[in-house]
Amino acid sequence: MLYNGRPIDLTPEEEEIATMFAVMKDTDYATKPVFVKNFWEDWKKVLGPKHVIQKLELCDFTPIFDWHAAEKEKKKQMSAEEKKQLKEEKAKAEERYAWVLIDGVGNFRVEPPGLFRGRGEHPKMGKLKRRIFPEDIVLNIGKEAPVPECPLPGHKWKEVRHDNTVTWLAFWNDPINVKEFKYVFLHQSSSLKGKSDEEKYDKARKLTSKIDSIRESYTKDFKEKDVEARQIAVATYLIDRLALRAGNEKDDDEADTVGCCSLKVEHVSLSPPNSLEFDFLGKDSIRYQNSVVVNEEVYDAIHDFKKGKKEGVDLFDRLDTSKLNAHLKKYMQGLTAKVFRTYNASYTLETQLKETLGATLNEKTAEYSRANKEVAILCNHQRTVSKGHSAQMERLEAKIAELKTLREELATDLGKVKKGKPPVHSTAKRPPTAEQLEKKLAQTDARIAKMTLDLSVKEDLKTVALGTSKINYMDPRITVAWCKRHEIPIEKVFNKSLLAKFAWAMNVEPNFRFCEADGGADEDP
DNA sequence: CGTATGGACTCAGAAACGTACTC
DNA sequence: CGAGTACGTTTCTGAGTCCATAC
Repeated sequence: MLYNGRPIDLTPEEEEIATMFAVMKDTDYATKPVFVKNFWEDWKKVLGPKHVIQKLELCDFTPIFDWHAAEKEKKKQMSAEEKKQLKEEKAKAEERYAWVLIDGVGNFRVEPPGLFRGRGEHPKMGKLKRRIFPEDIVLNIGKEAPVPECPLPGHKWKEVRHDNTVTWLAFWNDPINVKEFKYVFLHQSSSLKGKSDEEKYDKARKLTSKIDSIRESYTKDFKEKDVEARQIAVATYLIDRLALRAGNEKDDDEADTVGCCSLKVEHVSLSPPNSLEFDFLGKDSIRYQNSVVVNEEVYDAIHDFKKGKKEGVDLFDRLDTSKLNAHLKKYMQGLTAKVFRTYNASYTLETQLKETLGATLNEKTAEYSRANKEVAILCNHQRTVSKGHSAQMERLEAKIAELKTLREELATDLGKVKKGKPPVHSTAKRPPTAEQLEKKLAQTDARIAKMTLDLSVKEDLKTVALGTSKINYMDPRITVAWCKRHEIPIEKVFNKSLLAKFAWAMNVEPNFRFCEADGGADEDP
């Protein structure tokens, strides 16, 4: 790289960190002052006080950036076979780390060093995430099991534990937040993971038989004189009807985001006569923006909770997640705020999914996506619009316009031919018959219809992420049963990973109903 | 009892990667 | 048939939830 216009030599360690920064030149992070400041502070520590480099502004990282771009290009230019071989070699070398006795391991690689990339306006963005060594790693293995050999010669594990009350296989302290841990867990397809997944959905399903009385109960409490009880009632309402998250307290060194209990007064505004306008940053700094017509008592309660409070003050000042969850436990064993999200997501999927007998396979899978979309909207699962979205839309529109012109030409020609006149638009030596033209016309109509539908679906889903709800919120048994009833191959809706993750749900009866809480619902709390 | 902290797990979107489709 | 692209899948790791325990 260049410093003050002149080439400069760095030690490998210094250069490694410079490279982390250099490659981010064209990203959003590079333009954020906090990111640049945090990076510079950490890099400076490595450079030391007497280093030639004293000012970040005088650094020119372009040579490193160009080198990296060239490396990337080289990799891209490799033939398919070379790539495949490289991948196989890597997989072979790693295979011994990817399994434990009973199942596969999810994340068996340690996180490599890099610059921390928080979501949203994270105060720690740009900080150096240091390299992890065996000395950082705590292993959890059977008492009699041989201790895995440390792969780095001359190093040793931090600790070896034998704790069979937890599922983690190893952990290390997160270098950015040393009080937090990074765990190595079993793979999603593991039967252990499947078991707890099934329990999660069973618990949510159990809500079916309780939900009416819970709603009745909190509705009654909207009028409570006791402020805490009233806040609990309104918060439960929001969590239930809007699928809000619980909203734990957050530290100042984290991104400023909220959930239900941590909503500030400015996040909800009143819009007469009875609408609430929500606007806040939730998990991952995803914006939640919604206008909801609520019942009068909720409207009045929010009005009261806001009264006399300045910006930045908690809307639910008498509440936190533990109080709320403690209250929910009175309704049902194990009931917490997040159970409502699972319940309402699964409920929505089941009620949205129409019994589309007689439809084509494509129509059926489209119906599934439509229901999936409703769930994603409920849970506010968003994605950023892809870079080329508008260009892609324009291309599709142009294509449709082209087909429409063709359609008109075919229609005129058909008219001519039917009257025994020569076609105007056909350039073929032998003029097409009326029959041929009719067939082509029908084909063109079908293509126009399909493309128009594709276009609207694409536009519709440009900011909606369907995957998260499918993986985490919708009881897979609803999907499996629906597919069985409609003779849809399950592979049409679940990919390989989901098939493995939901193995426990595959032999459900076709008449399974999430909302008919027969299975286990009557257990006493 | 309430509150703070530690700990372990689920949930989250972006980026990287692979593949099928289109022209 | 080859290149370019669009789209689905996998990987990555950050960001939540919630429980247990200590004071």
